[in-house]
Amino acid sequence: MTMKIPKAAFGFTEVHRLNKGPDDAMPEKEQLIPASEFGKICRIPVSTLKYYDEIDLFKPYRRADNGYRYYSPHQIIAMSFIRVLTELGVPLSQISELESSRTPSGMLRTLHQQELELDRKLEVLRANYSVLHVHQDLIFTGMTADENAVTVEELPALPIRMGTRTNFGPDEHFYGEFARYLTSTSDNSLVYPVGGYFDSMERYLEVSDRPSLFFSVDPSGSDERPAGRYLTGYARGYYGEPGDIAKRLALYAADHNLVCKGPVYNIFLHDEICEKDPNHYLMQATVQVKQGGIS
Amino acid sequence: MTMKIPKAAFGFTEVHRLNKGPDDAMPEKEQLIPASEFGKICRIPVSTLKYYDEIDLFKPYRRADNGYRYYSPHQIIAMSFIRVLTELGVPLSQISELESSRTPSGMLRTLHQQELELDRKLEVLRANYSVLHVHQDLIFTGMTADENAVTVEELPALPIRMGTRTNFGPDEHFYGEFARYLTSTSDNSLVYPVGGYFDSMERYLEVSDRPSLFFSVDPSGSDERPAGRYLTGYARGYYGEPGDIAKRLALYAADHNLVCKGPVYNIFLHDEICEKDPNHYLMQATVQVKQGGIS
DNA sequence: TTGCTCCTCACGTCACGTGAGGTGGC
DNA sequence: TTGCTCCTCACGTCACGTGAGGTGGC
Repeated sequence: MTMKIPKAAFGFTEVHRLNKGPDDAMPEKEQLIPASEFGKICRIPVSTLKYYDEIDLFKPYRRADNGYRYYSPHQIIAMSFIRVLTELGVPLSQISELESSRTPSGMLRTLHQQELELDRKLEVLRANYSVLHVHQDLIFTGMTADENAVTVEELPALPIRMGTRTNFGPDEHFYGEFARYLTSTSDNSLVYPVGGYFDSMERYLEVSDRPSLFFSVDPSGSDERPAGRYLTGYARGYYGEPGDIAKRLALYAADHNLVCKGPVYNIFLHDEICEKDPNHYLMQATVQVKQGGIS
Repeated sequence: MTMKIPKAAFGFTEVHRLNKGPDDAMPEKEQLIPASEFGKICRIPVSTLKYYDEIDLFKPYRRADNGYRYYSPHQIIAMSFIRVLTELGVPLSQISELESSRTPSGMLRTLHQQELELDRKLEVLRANYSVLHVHQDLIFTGMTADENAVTVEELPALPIRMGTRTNFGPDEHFYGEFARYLTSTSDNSLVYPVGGYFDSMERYLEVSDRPSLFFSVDPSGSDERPAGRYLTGYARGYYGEPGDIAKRLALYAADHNLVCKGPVYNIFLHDEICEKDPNHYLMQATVQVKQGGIS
């Protein structure tokens, strides 16, 4: 019974005390771990061990007569380490390269690099997670709203990120500037739900399908819809089709002796993500109000 | 110029206002976004769009004469949403199933499920990250240690997780119990660096290759190597081969009128992860000491 | 002899990426 | 006519998983 000496790969395969005795003696029995047992110890399926063997990442000893795979105890920690790296998303090709940095200082450098890499990945995950959260919030707001009523409510500040001002051509449709906004936002930022910003209630009444600018409902945004008393209304329709909501808001304001001040914020609470019919998206328009003089 | 109406898939493909006018009129031109432009807006490679089309996950309109792909503005947010989900690791097959929960309340439930799922994933990442960190700490400790000297140092508490007591057979080798320890630790916990615990200095002197129990250097562990004054020594060798370190520690204690109290902790600072030669692993032995009576 | 374990191909899968070779629009 | 864009196969890749069919050890 002899062992084929595997090619060095990740280095974790040195021949350790295999040829201690004379005559290429068999290694001590306790030191041989069959693949299946090794897999149990390291919690790795045997198919994975075979694959790592095949691509020369992590090689076992092979018995010459039947090709059985055996691992050494000093491969247990190494295998567990590889598993940690793969679960962290490090590609196997990079793990192979660790071989060359297999000294204390080299490994310390490599681990530090990986930490930085992981910090970036975690940041991306957190950002994506945040997008889901914003969607949840908007959907929930839409579900609990009384969409037929125009109301006056105290709203908390809503962080947003504002885009540059739009520049609609004479015949241009809503979505042209919308697409421009989406492409212009900083390179690898995620797409939060987008809303329309109108300079004033007057402007909203006039061109309610052409916002002065677009904004994202981005919780890390540096702008905000400030806290305050807001006139709030809802409408159902497709993007850029707010229907008569502007008029309804204006009517309500007039009836209740309210003066609209500042911009109108237009947010789609239910869009294609949770609504099958594009003509039935739920929009929320908000504009800050104060009590008017006695008329 | 007519459009083939795509099969419903994720629902984001309803025919919206395509057949508004008489005679199957062409949709308004501004509403058609060629695949390449759509890809830029959503930051998705065209190859991915084609793939999603192929597997019926997200289908564009197709021009009947040349098969060109066109997307509608109301697919932008949906595509971005899909991208968020895929980046969070949700398989495309699950994303397809979202179709059925495409109502406000259904989507709210689904998003909540995904959040829980993500919390689990982030927890796994954090745990793996933590393993890397422990390795870094140990490697660094080994690099900055004066490995030839025996010293007395004030050490902070080190959190660990202790295993059950070992039960070595008469002729049993170190690694048998070591493997048993690794397989017995709770099912899906990760493998932190493992150390050996000896009940007392006397026992360590006697059987320094057979710890009373094994422990992991697990920062979330509920046990600890308590803070205190420790006699500390180092040795190079393979697992279960601490060499003469026990004697050197005992000698130093006798020379300096120190009394060892409590257990000996044996930790491998440099193992197969950062050291190519298995006979050269760096081990650290620590045992708490107090000043002896005047002899 | 009977299970049980191990082996080697070979092929499948998941989510795309990458040409090769050909057509269409200004 | 000349680029440029779009198309459709077909095949590659990454990290394995899954049998099919055969051998080996107690």
